Amino acid sequence: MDTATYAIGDLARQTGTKVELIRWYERDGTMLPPARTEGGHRAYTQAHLDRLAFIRHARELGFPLDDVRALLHLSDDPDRPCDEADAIARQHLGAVRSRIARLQALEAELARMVDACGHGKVGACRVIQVLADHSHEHCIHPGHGGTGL
Amino acid sequence: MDTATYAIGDLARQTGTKVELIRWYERDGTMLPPARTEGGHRAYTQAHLDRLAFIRHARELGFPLDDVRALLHLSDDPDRPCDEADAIARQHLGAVRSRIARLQALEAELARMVDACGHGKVGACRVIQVLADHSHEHCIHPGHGGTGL
DNA sequence: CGTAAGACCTGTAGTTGCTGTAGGTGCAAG
DNA sequence: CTTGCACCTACAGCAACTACAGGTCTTACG
Repeated sequence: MDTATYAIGDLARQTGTKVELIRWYERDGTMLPPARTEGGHRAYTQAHLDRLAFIRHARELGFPLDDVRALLHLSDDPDRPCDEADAIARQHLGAVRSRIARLQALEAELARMVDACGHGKVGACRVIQVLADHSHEHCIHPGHGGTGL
Repeated sequence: MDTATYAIGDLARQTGTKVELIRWYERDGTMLPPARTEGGHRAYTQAHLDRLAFIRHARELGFPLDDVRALLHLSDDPDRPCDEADAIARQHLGAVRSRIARLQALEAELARMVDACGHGKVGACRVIQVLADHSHEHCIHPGHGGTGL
């Protein structure tokens, strides 16, 4: 039988999530509210555990919670075509790839900066100079800041 | 003569920063409070403009504000050895490199997920299955979440 | 010189995804 | 039956902004 229930701490242990985070997901609508014991403690089922595992895995993969909720909603209805899930994943892949590209440009700039440091005084330090350099001739232009992740 | 002063909007335009962000940096202690006009408007000098450019550049490079403040503090004293600045930059470079590595692992996982999607029903969708997969056999373990950037 | 647009002011609340606290109650093992 | 941990609610705070609301100052035009 799997009518067993889990306390919030069990879910936390099994998914590597903090207890407060699980409660926060519930307030947030990402986790469904479980039944309660007489004393008011949350009593989760296997379905809750699965849902939380799904959420945490998607979050580890960098999906924003909005996307996670959309994916959860899709997965609740197994007969729907999965194009939407695919689209979300594809879009996320695109965001990850552009993030990598920008970080690599940044890595090059930082590496150049660190290489050029002559370990003398701050007044002659390339690290400080590059940061102070207003002209940005050598600089990447990372767009407007951050699409996800 | 460069006794000219700048209004907050001038700084915003010249550095591509939003006006509220400049005020926020001031409340925050990252920007120094400028003189005021009789009517109470902020009157910035060239030094303020330079400082803001420094801040924005460092932020674009992904340095957390704490690091930016440390770097600003160092750059205020040009006779100090620049090892500290170098250390901050090096540490940041390390963080960027580990971030890239993790994103590349993630990219591979996402690409695999998307490739495996058969465009059928959600019930058979690899995207959903991989996310629901609790076992994480194939999964990266990104440590505890995110050092900077 | 008057007025109206628009830039500026302060203060506060919201964003995302959590984390941590205070102050109290339930539950289970010894 | 007690002790101590797990649990409860509610709220405050983190980074680093962004976005109001509701008012005041400056400036340019007529």
